[in-house]
Amino acid sequence: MTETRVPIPTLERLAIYLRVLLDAHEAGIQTLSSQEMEQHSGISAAQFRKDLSYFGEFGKPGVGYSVPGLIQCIEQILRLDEEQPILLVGAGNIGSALVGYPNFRAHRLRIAAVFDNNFVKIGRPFGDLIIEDIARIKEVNAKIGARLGIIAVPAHAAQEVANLLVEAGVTGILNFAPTILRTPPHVHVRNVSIVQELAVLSYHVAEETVCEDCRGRRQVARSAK
Amino acid sequence: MTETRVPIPTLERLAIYLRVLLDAHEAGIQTLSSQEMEQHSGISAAQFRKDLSYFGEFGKPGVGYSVPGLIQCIEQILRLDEEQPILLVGAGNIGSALVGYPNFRAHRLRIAAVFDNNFVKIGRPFGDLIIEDIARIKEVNAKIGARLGIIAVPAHAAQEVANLLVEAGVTGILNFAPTILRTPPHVHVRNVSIVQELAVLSYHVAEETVCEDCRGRRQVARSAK
DNA sequence: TAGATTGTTAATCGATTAACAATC
DNA sequence: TAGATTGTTAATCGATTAACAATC
Repeated sequence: MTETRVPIPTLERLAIYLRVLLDAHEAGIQTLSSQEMEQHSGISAAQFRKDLSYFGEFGKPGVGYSVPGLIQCIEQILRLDEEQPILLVGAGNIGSALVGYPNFRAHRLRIAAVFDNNFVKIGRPFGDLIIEDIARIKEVNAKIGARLGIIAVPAHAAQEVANLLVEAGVTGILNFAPTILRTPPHVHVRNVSIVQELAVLSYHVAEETVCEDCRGRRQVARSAK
Repeated sequence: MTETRVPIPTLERLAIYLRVLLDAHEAGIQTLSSQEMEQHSGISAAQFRKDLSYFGEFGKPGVGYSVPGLIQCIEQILRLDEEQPILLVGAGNIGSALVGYPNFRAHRLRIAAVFDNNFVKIGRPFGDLIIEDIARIKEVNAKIGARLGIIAVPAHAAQEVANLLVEAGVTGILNFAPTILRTPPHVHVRNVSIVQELAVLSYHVAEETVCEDCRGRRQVARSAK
């Protein structure tokens, strides 16, 4: 147990750094300082260096970081250096958006199979996949070996789907259903809740309307258009 | 400035509490203790009480919280007590999933207009709306008066869309595009990044594979299926 | 009244920020 | 060498947890 636990916020930022680096790489930039990363990512230079320090030393004092070098390192850390197959459960609206999502490829994320329980949908094409019977998920994943799963089904079905995913060998679940999932301790769950996000914004937007000392700033912003 | 700033995590949890309360209400439950909230939400009883304490006193010692009463209070806090119109920009896959999203109604969130810049799409139906020209966004929102906007366009167009939303009077933006948006200080932005979520899971899933002291737990979990 | 549960205060924990010696 | 920028340590900040007096 010599390893210090890496904070979750650090991992989240790692994905942001990677995006900035990929953009920089595309633009032909060879080297980036933590200062420049701050400008492009909005995350402080100190935070950036601190985050990287959990994993090793990647920069040269006086110079900065090699863009291609750091890309490779972060990809390795996040295991995005080789293709990650993903099981998608739910061939509805959200599932549809996900199979068509163009940003996956650049990160070697690939939806390798889609499942649903609706016999009308099973067998139909979905993106470049065929919708499979959720009952066959364990069998199918025996071949694929995916560790990641996405739940894009209605809330009332989400827990059962989670159980099936875990049984099929998945240990990381991205959950779009508005429910708290109960999973064994070795399974990691992350929830995406659009309503929650909008609720937080809704609070702030209302605050803004009321809050006295914001008025000055709002004026500035209005005239700044 | 007598108000203590409410932590963002508290606001995020408020939306979770609300969901649990709505479920409880549906089940005909009249009263809930912080203990019971812990069981249903996975958030500690102490955290729940602390979170509420930022906004006032809502419970009865020895009894707990009135379910309908607390629903109303949290809805008021998050401004979900009256309909919140939302502008959606981007009539692609993600936009399509959003206009069809069934969970909005229960929280009085309503997508009031959809915009795109693709002249092939403009004028076509989209859910029960008609896709409008992004160039007309300010004009359209003069009638609607939405403060919330959703960006569901490719990364390269996101910043321009953000500018237009702000110009149209939006002060809260939910951004699905993988870019950091630059906005005036009175505008609140929240980012939804599927790739980021999957990257964090990918890291943990790989950890699990390597990590020595996890083995015991994995065995347990395997046999627990 | 006795038992239960709240709201709040103080203690703990963890993450962010700032500063600086080491180094290219 | 001098200037720039790293990696890391210590200080600060903020959020979570635990405990308990107040109260139904």
